[in-house]
Amino acid sequence: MDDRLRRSMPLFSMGIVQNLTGLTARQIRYYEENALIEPERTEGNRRVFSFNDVEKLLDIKSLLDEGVNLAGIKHVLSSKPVEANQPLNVVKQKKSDLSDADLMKYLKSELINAGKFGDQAAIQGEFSRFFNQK
DNA sequence: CTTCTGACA
DNA sequence: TGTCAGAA
Repeated sequence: MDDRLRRSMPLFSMGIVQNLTGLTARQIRYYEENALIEPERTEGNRRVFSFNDVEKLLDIKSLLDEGVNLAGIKHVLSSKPVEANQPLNVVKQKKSDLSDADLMKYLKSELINAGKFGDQAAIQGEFSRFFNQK
C-alpha cells in the first residue's frame, strides 16, 4: 500500500534529475509548466522530484525521441491509467510502469553513462534514501 | 555553489 | 531550447 507513497516520495533535486533523465533544467521546468509533472517544493522553492516524476520524465524523453510533440505527450500521459486508443498520428503507448528494481537499474546506468564518477557517493545516497527511509 | 523566474540577441 | 541576469 505504501508503494505508491514511496514512488511519490520527494527526494531528487533538479541536478540529480538532470543526470538521471538527460534532460536540461529548462526542459524539465517547461514540462512542469505544461502540467506533465508535478514536483514538490522545498521551503526555498526548490523543486523536489519523486520516483514517479523521474519515470514520467523518462517517458517524456522517449516520446520526444519518437518525434511526439508536447500536446501528444500530454495526451499519452493523461491516458495513462486507461488503456485508451490512439488516433492516427498519435503514438502507441506500450512500455513504462517498470518495477522499482528495473527502474533503479536503468537510473544507475544513466548516471554512470552521464560520466559523473565524482558524485557516485552522492547518487548512492539518493537511492539509499528511497530504500532505508521506509 | 545550485536552483528559481522571467525574458529574448 | 539555450542562455543570461538577478535573487534566494
